[in-house]
Amino acid sequence: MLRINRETDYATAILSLMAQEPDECYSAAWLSARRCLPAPVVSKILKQLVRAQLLVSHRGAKGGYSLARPAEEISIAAVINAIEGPIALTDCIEGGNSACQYSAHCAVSSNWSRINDVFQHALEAVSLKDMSEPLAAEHPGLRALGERVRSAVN
Amino acid sequence: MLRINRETDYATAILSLMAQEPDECYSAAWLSARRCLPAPVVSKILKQLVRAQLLVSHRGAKGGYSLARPAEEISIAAVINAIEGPIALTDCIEGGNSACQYSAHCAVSSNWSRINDVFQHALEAVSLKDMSEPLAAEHPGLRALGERVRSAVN
DNA sequence: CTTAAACCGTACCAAATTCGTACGGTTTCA
DNA sequence: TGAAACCGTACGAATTTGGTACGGTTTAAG
Ligand code: FES
Ligand code: FES
Repeated sequence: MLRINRETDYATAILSLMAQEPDECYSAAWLSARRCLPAPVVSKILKQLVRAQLLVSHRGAKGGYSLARPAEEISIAAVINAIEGPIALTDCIEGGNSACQYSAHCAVSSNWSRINDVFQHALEAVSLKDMSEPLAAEHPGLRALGERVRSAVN
Repeated sequence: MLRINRETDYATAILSLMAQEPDECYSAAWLSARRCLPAPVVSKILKQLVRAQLLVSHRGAKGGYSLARPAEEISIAAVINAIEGPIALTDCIEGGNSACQYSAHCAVSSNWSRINDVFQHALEAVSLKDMSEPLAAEHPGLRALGERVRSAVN
């Protein structure tokens, strides 16, 4: 299915909400209520984002979380990294130099690795700000996409 | 981690081997030995690929599997589809019109959906042939991907 | 016509991962 | 001093993944 995990999806949803008023300080409880997500889950996610330095936390009463940087400077790739670790389509990519036991018989890993790189760069190019802006439904760039891919190949 | 599952990786490895002599008929046992993969697993994968009409099977003694189409006409997207079902980065994308319960409060799902489409098209642009050629020169379908994701989202 | 090589299909199991919960602690403001 | 908020670890149920088992069917060769 090639999917990101659910917490990552939640994380982007929460962050995109925070991006609308970037200087506000949001409590976990408020975010949870606003997004209709279970409070403990929201807390857990927020803590992970703090550890990854995408958010800063303010302790004590009237505390909460706020963005560590402007929304334009937080990429979706960074969010994925924070929640689920480095982007690695295959086991062998993650292994790094400790090559997989089959690498001697495997012609494809370098090609997967390349696809992986492209995905990574693509996700780095999408910021939280892009993500939080509620799309213009008829977007001209998207319509021509199919053809552009096709013609790029031959 | 954003990963494809292991069987899909195996599948591409097996298929790329078959693509080198496309008209040959390969037995599951031979492929398993050649790739150093457990035989039952290879069988299981091959059967899934037959069901998805990427391979044809020949029963009986001297039977085996061969590519249903030229390697140029089998995309990596098709392989992923065969093994793990449709490409769907998030739950909500898979759900289709039966929208997720949070969709009313969720600003990001349409943006994920758009990224999903771009990935899908990109993977459709990479053929088994590309994949089986070790260290293919810059693949044009991939090169421009980053830009495309970017322009699809804003 | 018999045998063996090969595919077919279902069902099962163990291990890993995911998703979410629980709970006791710490910091800060009012 | 107390309430509001964050902090951290640890746990557990449910699902998914990766792989096995086994009995059946088809076909070529001898
Ligand atoms: S399976 Fe590890 S290198 Fe391809
Ligand atoms: S979480 Fe379902 S629409 Fe975003």
